[in-house]
Amino acid sequence: MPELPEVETTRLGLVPRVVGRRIRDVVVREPRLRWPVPRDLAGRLRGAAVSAIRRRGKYLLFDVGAGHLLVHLGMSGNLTVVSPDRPVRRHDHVDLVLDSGDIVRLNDPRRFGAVLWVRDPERHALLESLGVEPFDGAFDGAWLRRAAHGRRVPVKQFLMDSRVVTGIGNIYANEALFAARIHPSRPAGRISRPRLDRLAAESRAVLSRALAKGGSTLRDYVGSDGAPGHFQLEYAVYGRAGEPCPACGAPVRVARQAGRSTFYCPACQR
DNA sequence: AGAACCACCTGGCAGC
DNA sequence: TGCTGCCAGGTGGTTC
Repeated sequence: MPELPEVETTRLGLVPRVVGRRIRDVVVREPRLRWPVPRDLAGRLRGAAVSAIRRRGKYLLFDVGAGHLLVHLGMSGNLTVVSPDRPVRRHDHVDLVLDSGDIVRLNDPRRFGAVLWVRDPERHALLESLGVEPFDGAFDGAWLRRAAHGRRVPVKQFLMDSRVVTGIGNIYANEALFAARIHPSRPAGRISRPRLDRLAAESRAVLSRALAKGGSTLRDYVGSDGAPGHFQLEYAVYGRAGEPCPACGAPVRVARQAGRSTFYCPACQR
């Protein structure tokens, strides 16, 4: 589930119940995530207050005392606030027990997620090379033009490159390229400036719509039953191979790029 | 330097 | 029903 809108929805759901609280304890049931959960994590966090929860790309940063707790949800992770009587389920790997009694619980079947301690986010390897945020004003056609200059990589892979712009995953890359009418395998450096302007705008628009949907299910998303209960955006092309293009009716095509499925309309996207 | 692959892991589903 | 193979929302690391 977690693309940028889901991560931001998670953040918004956590803030009111977590910011300002102290961490009473940390329970690590399974430390083998993408990287091992630091052994001294509980020692660092116990007793500390969470002063803010921020997001950079798809990384969540809990500001706590002398450093930050970094959480990434990988492909299958979710972070919910649950009450202490909630039974532990399969893949409930990490709990933050708050002084309110609430528990912030990470469930992640595939274990591609991460829970790390970060002293200085500005100089952390996972964060320092990240590109612009899609909702930042700096993300526009000029930014894409600079980053794409001379590059022959297919624009879809370019758009998913977190060093260029953070948080655009496979679904939204497909949707943004469709909305901008750009063929996913076109070399990034060979797209005109006006089309890059449109690509930036459409990328932002697609993410905004998804975020608006996520926001409307916020209560469910971090609710007491923990059911993610999303309510998905209608995708124009993603997952719709063979179905008619919503713009022209031609069958949506699926191809493989860098090991990922790419959905596009061969008639509309050039 | 840039691009193409691989790796990590579990669960769900189609097909037999 | 149960098995096998394939696919899945991410991204760092290795190889060419």
